[in-house]
Amino acid sequence: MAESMKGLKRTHRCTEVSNNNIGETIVAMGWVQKRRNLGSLIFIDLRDRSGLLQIIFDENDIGKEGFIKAEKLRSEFVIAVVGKVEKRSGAVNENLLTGNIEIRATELRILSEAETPPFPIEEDSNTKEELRLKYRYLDLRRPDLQRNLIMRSKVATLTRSFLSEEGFIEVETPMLTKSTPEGARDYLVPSRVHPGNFYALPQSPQLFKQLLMCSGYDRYFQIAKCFRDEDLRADRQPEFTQIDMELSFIDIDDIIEVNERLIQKMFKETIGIDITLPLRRMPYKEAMERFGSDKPDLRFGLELKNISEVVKNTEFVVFKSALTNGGSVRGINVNGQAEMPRKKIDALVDFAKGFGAKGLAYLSIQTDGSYKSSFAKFMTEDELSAIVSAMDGKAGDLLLFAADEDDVVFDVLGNLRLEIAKNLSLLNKDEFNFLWVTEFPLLEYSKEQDRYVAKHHPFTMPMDEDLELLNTHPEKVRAKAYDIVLNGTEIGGGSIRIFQGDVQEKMFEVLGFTKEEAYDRFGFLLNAFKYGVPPHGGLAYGLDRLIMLMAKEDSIRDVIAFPKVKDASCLMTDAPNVVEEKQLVELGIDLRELEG
RNA sequence: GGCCCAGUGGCUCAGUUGGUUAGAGCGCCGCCCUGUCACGGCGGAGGUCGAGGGUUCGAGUCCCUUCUGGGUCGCCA
Repeated sequence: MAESMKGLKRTHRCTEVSNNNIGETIVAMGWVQKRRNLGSLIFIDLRDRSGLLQIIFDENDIGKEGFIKAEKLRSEFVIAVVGKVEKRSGAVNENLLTGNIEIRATELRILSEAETPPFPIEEDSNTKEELRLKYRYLDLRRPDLQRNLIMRSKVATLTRSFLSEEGFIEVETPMLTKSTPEGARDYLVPSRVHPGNFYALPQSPQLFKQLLMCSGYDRYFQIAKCFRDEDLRADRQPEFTQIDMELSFIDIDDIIEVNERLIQKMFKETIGIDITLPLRRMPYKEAMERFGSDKPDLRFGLELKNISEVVKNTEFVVFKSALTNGGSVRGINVNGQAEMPRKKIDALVDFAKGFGAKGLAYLSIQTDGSYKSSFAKFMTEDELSAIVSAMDGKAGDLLLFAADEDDVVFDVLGNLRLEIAKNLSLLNKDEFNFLWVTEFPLLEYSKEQDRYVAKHHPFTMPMDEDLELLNTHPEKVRAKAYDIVLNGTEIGGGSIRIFQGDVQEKMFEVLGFTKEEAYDRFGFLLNAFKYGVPPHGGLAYGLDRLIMLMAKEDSIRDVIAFPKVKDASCLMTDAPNVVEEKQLVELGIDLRELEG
């Protein structure tokens, strides 16, 4: 039978009690983590979000009735304890913040009993995630998840205080808005008042924040929920949170400058990491050439090298055909891995094939200087040694090569580089390596749609020196767009926006939008731009990913209170679910097509 | 939509080439225990192996289908 807490007021959280309180009578409340019953002495570890505190029950202090009650305590019971803080007379527990003190209970109330939980409530759980997510409210009791959510709260609070000190204004933008089908799939919400019409949940506050610039708010930010109806990944949820900002009368350097200080403050004040400013910058092209990725992980080397020139006259058909088709041959030198067993190399070849490679050529340089290679027999000694020297190969190295179109070569080697780093344990989670990737291409060609699509979004400003190319070589135009990359994960991105009508029109033209189509989708923004628009630009962070890296977790699910699983459903609430016929009728929705 | 991995008591796992009554640790329940903190001791309950079908004298183990969860490719302006 649950008891009332009437007349009692919690005086401390568990780890707020310390040596300084010895001799005081305190009131603690929390969950029973652990009971150790020694017969006529019972120890309880009491848990709350702050940590653990040992309570000792002795019949001499609490009386017979109280002691009988203490014998009934089980895991996860919620209790209130009145008692005196004492220095432990037994051994000190070094693992506990409160390890040198304990509470000698004089009163116990069982506020709530509990069934035995379906999995242990403990740090470093290895319970399968399916079960944890079904009972997320229990999972969230675990100290590591509590730490993650508390860290998340701290980052959000720091962000708010920092940005408001910098003159940013927090504005909420609508959750029910207009579908603009360019990019990810929208989540749609049917309108009752307008049968057959739909709102979309925002993929980002992009257009609204630009409108706020038009309205003169100057510097805006929001910690904004965003929604994308695409398949999930370890670092992708259908609803996620951005730290979103937009600034007026600025250029790239201004945005980078204020954000670097924000990042520095976040890392210093939440996890005590010093970030040296300015952060490194690298143009997109260099990132691709050297690392095969637009979000390179710079914690390790394994850089790509282009050996197309070196092998341009080879008769080796794999290299030759890649080159005649306008592609390239590039390689990675895996230092000291010449002894990698054939099985592991084959696994890397399969891995590469998963990214579209037809194969992977390898050459290992034995300690005696001889070569073991998948392609040596197709080449002369001179060709081989030219390749080895181009790759800075020395005895003991393993050289891996991909030959194909540039896109494929970069994708294959970029991912291979990461895979090798993973296998060789080169990825240190205690290291935080930031990089701004700049000068992204403005457009990319979509074979599927047979047209150019915006790489970032259609309002991204071309680089001044490339403006002319928009007419002649749109694919060569670089954008005033930038990503902030941390340890190979894109944690944020943004751009300077187009604010001139003629440039915007040109952009729509290149994208293949007619003026009517452009106005149909983005008319409110284009109209707003007619009435005086400041130069502006912004940035948005993926808060979940950022916290994931700060917390050294492998999945954003571990930094989101109530995440969804792979098929975008929620194991705890069972959302999404079937709704009543009446609700559908009101919305004018007919599901008969789906049945049968 | 494709590919890969996993599913065995409440939890985490083991289970040999298919072979008798499916094991362990933790947890849980009961009894004992005054300084434990991975408390200890004794005793006990609890699973038919995700589901369905098939092969076989015999299936946790092999085959097919399916469900659930994870990873990934596509997708994610």
